[in-house]
Amino acid sequence: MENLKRFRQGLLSWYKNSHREMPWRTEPTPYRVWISEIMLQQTQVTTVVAYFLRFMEAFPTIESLAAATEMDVLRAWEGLGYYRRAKNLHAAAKEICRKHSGKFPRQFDDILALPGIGRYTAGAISSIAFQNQKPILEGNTIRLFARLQNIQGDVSLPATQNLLWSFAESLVANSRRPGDINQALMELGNQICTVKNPHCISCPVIQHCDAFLNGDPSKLPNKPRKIQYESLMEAAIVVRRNKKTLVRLCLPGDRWAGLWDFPRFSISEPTDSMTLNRLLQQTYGLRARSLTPEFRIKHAVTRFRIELHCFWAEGVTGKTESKTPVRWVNDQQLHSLPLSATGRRMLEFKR
DNA sequence: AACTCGGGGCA
DNA sequence: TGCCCAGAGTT
Repeated sequence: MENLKRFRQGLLSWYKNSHREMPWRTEPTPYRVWISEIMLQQTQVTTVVAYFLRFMEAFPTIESLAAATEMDVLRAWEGLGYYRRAKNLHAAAKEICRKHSGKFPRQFDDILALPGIGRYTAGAISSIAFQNQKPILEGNTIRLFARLQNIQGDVSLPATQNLLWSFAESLVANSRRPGDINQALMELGNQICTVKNPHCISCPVIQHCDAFLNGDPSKLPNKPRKIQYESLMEAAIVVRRNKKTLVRLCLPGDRWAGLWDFPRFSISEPTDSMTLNRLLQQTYGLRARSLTPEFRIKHAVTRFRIELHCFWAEGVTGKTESKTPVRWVNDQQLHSLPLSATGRRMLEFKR
């Protein structure tokens, strides 16, 4: 117990001097903390900051978010990835207006019940915005705790997870500053207890670290994983006619569901314009006088590394027909539609 | 328990 | 090129 007190003290005094400034930290209202936590899921802080500021400007309150269209929310989210987060965020805002009179719920169980909020996020919001003594567990703290406790077991196993959650709970139990403790733990994991080459010499809780004293922190956590990438080739066409551009809606189940994209085809080898024109004809009922290969974009999504061959179509004729939803949009509409990140990048390349 | 969902940072 | 990032929801 005396040990715990020293741990917290060392942690918090380090945090006080070493934490990074973040917009949601300067004004941690429940709404702002909520938005930040959703954006931060599987996404680095530096990436989130700009999105957060823009999002707060577009949707300053829960009510304004609930009143927006899903398309506008997705447009604000464009480029962040994991677009289901934006849809759940939107749904949760509506739910808060309906069930909680537009006021973000204070009870942990009510927070946890909102779509897109799991145990981590509920704990983070609860502790940071409401000073409830709720634990958190995520990438940084899993690594930190595995080292502090010298846990050898696979951290993805439920048994190990229970152990880690219990430890997380013990760190905030009966604390006056659970939110700061949780944020300090993550900050420590990010800055000091890093994946590679942890900076143990600068660690404020080194004397509490079982792995440092009796093992090897750099060998933890044990997380047997096997990401195998598959290489794909795709062709995308920007089809213009009468100053309008053809876009299609990505359907539930395929990539970027709910976002808009340009006509896109899976190809097995670099494609000539004739083959591509045939695909364009078959799928959209259109033919192009010329299909010009403009550039190639390499990008990775989840398990796939994709080489995207981008084409521009000119002299387009035919009647638009498609089994999936398509629209011809002018440039202003194109700007306001949520596109995939690579879709948006294609437009910038052309410019 | 395994899969899916984006995109970018970093060694 | 592989691993990771303030995970959640579905199968």
